[in-house]
Amino acid sequence: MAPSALRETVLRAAVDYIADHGPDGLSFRQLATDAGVSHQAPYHHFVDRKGIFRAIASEGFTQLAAALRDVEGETEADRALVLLERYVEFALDNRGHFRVMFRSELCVMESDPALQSIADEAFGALVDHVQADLGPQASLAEIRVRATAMWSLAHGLATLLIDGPLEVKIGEVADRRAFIRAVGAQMMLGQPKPPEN
Amino acid sequence: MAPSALRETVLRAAVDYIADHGPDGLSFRQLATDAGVSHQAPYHHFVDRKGIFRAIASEGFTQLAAALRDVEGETEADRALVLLERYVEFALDNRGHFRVMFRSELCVMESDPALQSIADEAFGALVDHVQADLGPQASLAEIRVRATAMWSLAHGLATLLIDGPLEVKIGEVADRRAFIRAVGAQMMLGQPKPPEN
DNA sequence: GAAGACACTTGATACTGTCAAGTGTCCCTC
DNA sequence: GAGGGACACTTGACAGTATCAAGTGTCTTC
Repeated sequence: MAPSALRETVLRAAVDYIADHGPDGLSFRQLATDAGVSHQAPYHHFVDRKGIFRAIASEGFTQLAAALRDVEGETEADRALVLLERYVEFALDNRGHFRVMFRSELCVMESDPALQSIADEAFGALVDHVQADLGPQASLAEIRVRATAMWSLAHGLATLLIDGPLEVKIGEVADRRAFIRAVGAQMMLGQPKPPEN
Repeated sequence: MAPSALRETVLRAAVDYIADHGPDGLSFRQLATDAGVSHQAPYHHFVDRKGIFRAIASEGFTQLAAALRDVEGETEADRALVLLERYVEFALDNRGHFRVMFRSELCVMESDPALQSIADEAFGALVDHVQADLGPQASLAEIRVRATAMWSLAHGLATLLIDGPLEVKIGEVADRRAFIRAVGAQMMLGQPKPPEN
């Protein structure tokens, strides 16, 4: 909680590393030597190896929740599209965080109520949107299904772009933003709306 | 390629381990001692640590491609739903494989043309379906957008169920299969169709 | 029966996370 | 201003890891 220069340095370096190489090869010791401190110094700020992943996930969910707030748009579909776009762009701009956030082996949500509540807040932003759009007469099951569908679409697109073979396949797409919106429109509006290029 | 008892034993053990604990802590040495051989024996079959991940991904994409073939259904929407269902069920039934297949740090597609072509075959099954349903007058852009949307929805749902916080959230859902179909119907048909429970 | 490929074993090295104990340095209290 | 402790580290040691490099047996083939 208390800000510390070393903690911040190490955290930044770790996020950068994960964004480039993934979390697997991340070395605590290397982070330490890069920061010019002894191999145990980072350990003091993040109890163990999992601690730094917990910190990264926490930071990520906080930022994601913020990114999904205050969505504006004329129609429900517009707002849903903005939500999708924000989600995917967050993932692309914060690969280091995103790669950690949804990896249950790295950050075990169940054992960390604080992290869980932050993650819930991000999901809550989505549920709120769905609830507002479906109206008060919507059943819980309806809301749950729609929220899951939207989340799945956004999450799938994001992960396929980051870790999957999709980036290569749609590499030729000139305007990525337009492509993301087209994919969203395809599903949210139930009718094709391909990009112009 | 040539079948080997040890290779098979180690591969099975690795897949099982990854399904339970994820790929990060997978120890080649532990696999070796578990199989009752020296620490270098598995290394002989999978050139290095990445080799076993490559093998797992290859196996996984082959099985996924097979699972997505020969989809039948009355309407286009039916077939799309079956496709979604098969994708998600493959992921849930083969967590060990699925966790590896879409992790670019573990198996680098670009450097392995063989693996890439197997993965392309799986994606091809999806594209074929979209192409057949949209008809011959469909543009490449249209096909690409629709295929990406379907893939994203399926992939997002699968990964959120496996590695994400979704399993906990929809834990109360009585019939998981019905829930998956409802999520698909929500998107594919553009209208809500919540499960009965 | 020699040659060589194959499936391993054995040994060593450098790296890793983590435990345990030390060192200095600040701040607060008596 | 002396003492005590919390804090931010350092130092040293240990077990476990992937990987390199060389060995050993066994089986097949010519």
